[in-house]
Amino acid sequence: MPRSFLVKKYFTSKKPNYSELESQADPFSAVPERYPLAELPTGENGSSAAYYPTGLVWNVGILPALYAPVSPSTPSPPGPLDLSSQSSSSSSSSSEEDEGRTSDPPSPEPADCFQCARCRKSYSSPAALSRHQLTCAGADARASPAGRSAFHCKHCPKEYNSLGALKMHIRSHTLPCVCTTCGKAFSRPWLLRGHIRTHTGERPFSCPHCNRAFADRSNLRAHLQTHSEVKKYQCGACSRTFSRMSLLHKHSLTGCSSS
DNA sequence: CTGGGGAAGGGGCCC
DNA sequence: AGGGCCCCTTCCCCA
Repeated sequence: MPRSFLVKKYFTSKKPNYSELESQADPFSAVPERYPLAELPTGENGSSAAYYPTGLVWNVGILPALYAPVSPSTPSPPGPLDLSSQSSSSSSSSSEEDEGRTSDPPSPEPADCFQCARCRKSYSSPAALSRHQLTCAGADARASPAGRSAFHCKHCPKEYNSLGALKMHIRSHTLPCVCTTCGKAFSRPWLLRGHIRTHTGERPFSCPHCNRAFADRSNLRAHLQTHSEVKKYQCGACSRTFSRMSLLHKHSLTGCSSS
């Protein structure tokens, strides 16, 4: 029986187990297996109106077939899709709940004509393309003359193609943003701000359907799926749909008798 | 056991 | 270059 989402304890007694978090702070110890992203179809459907289409679900079972030919450099079909292309093209997520503040491209028509030679992503301006190319490893990894990333993290084995990307990553080691209330440290200021909401109880993101409020936009987005009759993530084996990919994942591992 | 919420991590893009 | 924000994803916990 689904838990009612109408009842909410806004100031629950539940406390974050930070000691536990600290214990799993090693960013390299747990690299969970990635699952096929329930991603929007690329291309024509960039409209934000398609965010919660009642008839549209993400049948991850067909994703390998859909995406496999795209990149010859991605041999394992169910492997992680290119998150960069995902983010740049995922205007899907722009939505009824985000108050128009998303970074959706203004037009569903792909007017971008500046294409990255490495990964084939398109951009609307040369500047945008240049910025992308700073970090793009692309299919052939031409970022450095040796064909490898040029900037290595001294704290871990990760490599980056730009100093900026490396600096960004290093913040995850140095954790310069510290909560003055509890002392927990974060890599980004906005992560800290989100954390501070756990202290203040601020919930700026409200569900238009049930008035439930969330401190995190992504959590609201996940919540909105619960209002949808047809969930976003579909099991390729039994066609059952789920509101979260993690639930689909769980279902695939344990619950689906068809797989 | 399952669905859902809370919290957090991290890469990418825009300004 | 750096900050801010976006999005996706994951893990944990609870009902």
